[in-house]
Amino acid sequence: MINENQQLKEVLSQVTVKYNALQSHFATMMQQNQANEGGGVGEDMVAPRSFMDLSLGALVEGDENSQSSEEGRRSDEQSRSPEESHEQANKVQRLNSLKNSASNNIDQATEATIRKARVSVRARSEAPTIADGCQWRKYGQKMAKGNPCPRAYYRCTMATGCPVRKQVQRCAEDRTILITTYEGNHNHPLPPAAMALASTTSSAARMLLSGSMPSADGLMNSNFLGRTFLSCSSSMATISASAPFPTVSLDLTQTPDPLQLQRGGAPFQIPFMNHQNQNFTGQNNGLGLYNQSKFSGLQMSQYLEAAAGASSQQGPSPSSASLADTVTALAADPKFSAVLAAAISSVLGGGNTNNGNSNINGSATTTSDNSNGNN
DNA sequence: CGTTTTTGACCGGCGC
DNA sequence: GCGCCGGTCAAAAACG
Repeated sequence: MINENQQLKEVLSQVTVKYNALQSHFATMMQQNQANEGGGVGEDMVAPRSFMDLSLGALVEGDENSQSSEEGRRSDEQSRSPEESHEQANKVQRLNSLKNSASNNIDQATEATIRKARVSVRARSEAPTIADGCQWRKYGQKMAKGNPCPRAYYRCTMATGCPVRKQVQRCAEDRTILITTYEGNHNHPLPPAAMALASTTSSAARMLLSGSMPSADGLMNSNFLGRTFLSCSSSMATISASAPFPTVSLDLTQTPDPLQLQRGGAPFQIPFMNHQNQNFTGQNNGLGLYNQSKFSGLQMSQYLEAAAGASSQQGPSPSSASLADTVTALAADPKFSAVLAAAISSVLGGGNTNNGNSNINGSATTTSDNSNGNN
């Protein structure tokens, strides 16, 4: 696990470094293009599927450069076998070529959206909050309308001026479920335990927000990435794109269906109704939303299955074919699944040691169940 | 004694 | 303008 984790980190740092280099290079080229021609930006360089961003841990906004350069300084090649590193280098290259086709302003718009986006995590926990690896200071508590349980407001205190906040509230229907909503990006490095959840939620936000774009490309991105993520995390994800902030909801309380996981058809749900803007309040996140979500999710999965088949046989563009290959390879890699699953479950299940007794409900959402569901 | 939590006050947005 | 509501502030209390 440690080795795999280390390798993933190294791949990530490579991707980040190359991505930054390519982005600056791309920006320079765009400027030159505009200077030369005045208008007429080459359409071939603008690919809608560039909404996707695979950079994990993007919640660490300000430290991306320093961290990656620091990691990049270590020569990681000797720690891997040649084939392995070659294979990973290929993946990285694919990701980079994919990323390189990005339109800068679209990417920035997505970034801005994601920066404002909220990520809501539903998890069963007896503890007052889930242990996510960060230090939080409570600064308020209010009774939310329609929910007998109070909502608590926390601020990240790992660094002065860190803008990240979270709201914690128990679900009105099932008080063993803790709904934690994160908002903002950390301005400091995160400890590994926090990175696991932060990168997971960040990636989920990116994937789902990408998928929320009203284009077939966006939906297909959600398909590939959603499969990877969801089948690994044993979770269900919903997105609320309504104003003012889109909210991504990760449900870590459900038992995954092994058949669904094998088929790659993890439930991917996009509720299209508009009443979920405050879905972290709990009362809106109840059964009504779920029934609705499952209905749309059913339709969604059918469409996505068709889209997956179409792209693997006759991909509309080379980049989408390589994306499919890359993500399929990642999803099929049990090591990747295990690492991601363990990261999530260790955070949510293993972090309750501070109050002595961890989860006592023994329901299907604890660490072991999540891990088993993915192996 | 420094840090964190509690809790009522305050503020801004929104609908009427 | 008024009331409601979600979110934040800050003084007091609690904690270690």
